[in-house]
Amino acid sequence: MSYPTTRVADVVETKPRLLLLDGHSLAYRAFHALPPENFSTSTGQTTNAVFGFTSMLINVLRDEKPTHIAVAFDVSRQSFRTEQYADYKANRSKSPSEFTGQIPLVKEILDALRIPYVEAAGYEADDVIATLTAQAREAGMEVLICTGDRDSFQLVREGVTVLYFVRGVSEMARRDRAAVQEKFGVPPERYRDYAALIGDPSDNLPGVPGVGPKTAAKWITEFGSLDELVEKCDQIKGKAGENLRAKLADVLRNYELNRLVDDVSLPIRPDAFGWQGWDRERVHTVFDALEFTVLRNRLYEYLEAPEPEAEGGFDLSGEVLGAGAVAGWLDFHAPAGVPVGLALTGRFGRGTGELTGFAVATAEGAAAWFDPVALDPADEAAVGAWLGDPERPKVIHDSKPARLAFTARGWELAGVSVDTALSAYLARPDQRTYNLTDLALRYLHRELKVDNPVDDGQLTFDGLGDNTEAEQNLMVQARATLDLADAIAAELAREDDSTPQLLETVELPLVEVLAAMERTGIAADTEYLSELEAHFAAEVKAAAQAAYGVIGREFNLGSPKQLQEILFGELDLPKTKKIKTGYTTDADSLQDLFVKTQHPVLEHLLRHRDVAKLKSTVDGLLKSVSDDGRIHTTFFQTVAATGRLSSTDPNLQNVPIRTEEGRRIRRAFIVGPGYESLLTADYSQIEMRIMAHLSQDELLIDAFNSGFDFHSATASSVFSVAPEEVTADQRRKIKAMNYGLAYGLSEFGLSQQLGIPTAEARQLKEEYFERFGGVRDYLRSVVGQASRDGYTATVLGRRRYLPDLTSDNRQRREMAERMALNAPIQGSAADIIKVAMLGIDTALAGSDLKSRMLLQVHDELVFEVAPGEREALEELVRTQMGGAYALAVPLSVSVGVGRDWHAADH
DNA sequence: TTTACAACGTA
DNA sequence: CGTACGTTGTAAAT
Repeated sequence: MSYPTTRVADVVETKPRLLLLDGHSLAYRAFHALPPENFSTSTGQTTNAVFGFTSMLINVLRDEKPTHIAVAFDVSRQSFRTEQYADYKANRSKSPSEFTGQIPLVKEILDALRIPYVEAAGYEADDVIATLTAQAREAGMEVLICTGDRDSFQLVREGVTVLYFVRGVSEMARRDRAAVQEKFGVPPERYRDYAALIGDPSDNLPGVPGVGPKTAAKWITEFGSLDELVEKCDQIKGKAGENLRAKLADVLRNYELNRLVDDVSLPIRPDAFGWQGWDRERVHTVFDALEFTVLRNRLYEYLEAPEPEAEGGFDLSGEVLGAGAVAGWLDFHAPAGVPVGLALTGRFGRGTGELTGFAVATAEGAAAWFDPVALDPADEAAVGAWLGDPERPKVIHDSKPARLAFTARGWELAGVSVDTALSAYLARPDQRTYNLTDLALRYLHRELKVDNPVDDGQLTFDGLGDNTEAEQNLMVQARATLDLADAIAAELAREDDSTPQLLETVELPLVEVLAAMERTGIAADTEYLSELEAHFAAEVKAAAQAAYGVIGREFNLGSPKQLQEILFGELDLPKTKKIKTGYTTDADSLQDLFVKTQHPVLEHLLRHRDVAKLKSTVDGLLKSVSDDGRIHTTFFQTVAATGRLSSTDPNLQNVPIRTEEGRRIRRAFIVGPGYESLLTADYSQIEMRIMAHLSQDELLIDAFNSGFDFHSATASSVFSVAPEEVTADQRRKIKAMNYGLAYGLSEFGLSQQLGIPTAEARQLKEEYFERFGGVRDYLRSVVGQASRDGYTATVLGRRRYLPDLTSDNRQRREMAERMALNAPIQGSAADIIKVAMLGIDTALAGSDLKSRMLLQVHDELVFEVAPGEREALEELVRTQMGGAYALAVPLSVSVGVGRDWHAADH
């Protein structure tokens, strides 16, 4: 199942690896790199320095895998250096108490991790490290020094490497001998010479004026050492030479002070630093007290060996079952209460599926493969009975395609106890894919050979026919799925119970609801679509001809590159916003350009864009109509990091609605034969209602209860006028504000959107927050909480992990902050409509109604109404949607009915 | 043939 | 310098 590999560690001798950290320097760096307001516990303790230090420590442990480890601290500011030179570090302001107060916490962390720390009165941490380094080398150890202090570079040599934090807390540079030479132009043993010339402003050690890194390195290289340079300083010409001679005393003092003492008397020797791993109990206690959820999880990840074992490791006794053998196997190996892993090959999509291979595996190690199309009647019945029995648990990776395929051949599926794709998604919703192969590697540390992926959501084929290797692979997949279920459950068990709850009561039951919607599909008027296609095609042609007419020749209107050449080259129009490939030609910019220049080609370009987009949308829909005259989209449940669904092939969640021309496309979605109409039901302002709920802002809650239009009601508060007297412009501005809040909209963005100066946007925001202070407080607290815990949570406890909240990279951090603002709101809305869908499904099943749910578009549901059921359906839908979750404000639902989707919209 | 990007549709 | 998606077409990379 896997390729034999030789691990490096087996070949290379395992020299002890000592990691030495400069506790002060790293914590101090973290203190300045991380914003303190995002790092305080609920009791008010600031934790940014401890957090950053711990984060660095975990990363280094993960990456370097030391066998020995210790941390050095300064005892106080007093050292032999301050005695020799009273101004040493005199420029440093006293460390703020927010920082010094965190040092004991750092030590608590170290205690919990069973990492010793060392300090020596009268010496700095650097000296301690130098001493330990010397001793460790004698003992034959490899040494890694982790610090933010440059003086350590003098310690670098064969077997001694400095890991230097370049910026912030996540970027680390590895400086071995070659790297020091490369970076500074001198070898490490001459680093002191070099540093003495330059001086160190942070230690208040002035260097030679006019001598920077380049000159210093040049001199040292030329003369070989500082001694030689001093001796021959008369040979140096020019201003620099003069300065050197004038500052000789300073340079020699610097050289003396920057020497790290490597014979400090210490109570402990490096061989005592062998690391045995941490104290579980204490880690929990300390990390809990500091509210370091995310760091604890990272620690556990590290403990659980992130490297794959590169060994198949699935002990299976698998058999290929022929006709007549399946029933017996299932009876024996898969009785009630025994979970069985299940893996399939086949083709899935467009609301149906076709099986080509079927494998099952048990935890005991038994596995079987059979051909689902070559079963005898007894086996056929036995498989059907097993699949349909809720008492016989099945574990499947990505169960929706399975459901589609089973239904297509007359089997029901019940008793899915785990869908590992859903479990993995809820555990970490930001993953790019949830391939079984990837997950097996991540959770089981095992390589899975899958040449027939069943889980990428695309149409997949088993191209291997009855190749036995494919059969073997499928059995291994079935077993891996079973093991994966346990591994993910173990990870989830470290959190509270909300994720298992969400899985069991929402995501897992939703699978069949979505499968049913996909199977049903929505009827399409293909004749009408064809007419539309022809219409848009003509419009595209007309717009293109008009544009060619203005420019004087033909060109590719669909090519942003050619467009740029024409607009900004030939026509020399004003430049727009820069993008990677030059200047943008997006619709906003073309519109701006048109306002500025009135150039006639721009109108034709915009028109062309519009209709070309609409044409391609219609084309796509036409291509996706199935033989039954209906369009069967595929809903993905594990794609959107916030918890929303996504829709593909075709995407029915982005059918145009904003323009009249676009809306015509919605007329193509029609009620099918045997039904009387389409009904749409959508939540009004659900995101702002969630905002009101989460923030508990009383004025916002009042706005929803006032009975007035929501945006007018909020505008009336902000502008202190009666709701009826809110002007259209006031309402427009507050509406933009209301929507923007949930996205982390900046003042710039707001000004851009409203076409007002940034200052005015800022004022608008201030006035808004003055009234809705609860909203402001809530938004602030969300980011703070998420930074500390590492994740946001929705009303149902759906988590989204955002490690970038502590990134040193501003752009990444701010992006993560906006995600943190949005995720609870968008995600709670997703929770609520999912609950509503389940409620509707159950209620419909429990009634004698024949109407059915067809589509979900984030805050809207589309139904096909059976004859005579309009009222009953509306009542049912309103009840279920309105009652899906009790917010601090009512959930308002609006309903429309019509022969097509456009007519049903309201 | 695959990949990256720009652009644009929805909530 | 607004979150979350999927699809299209072009152009470059393979």
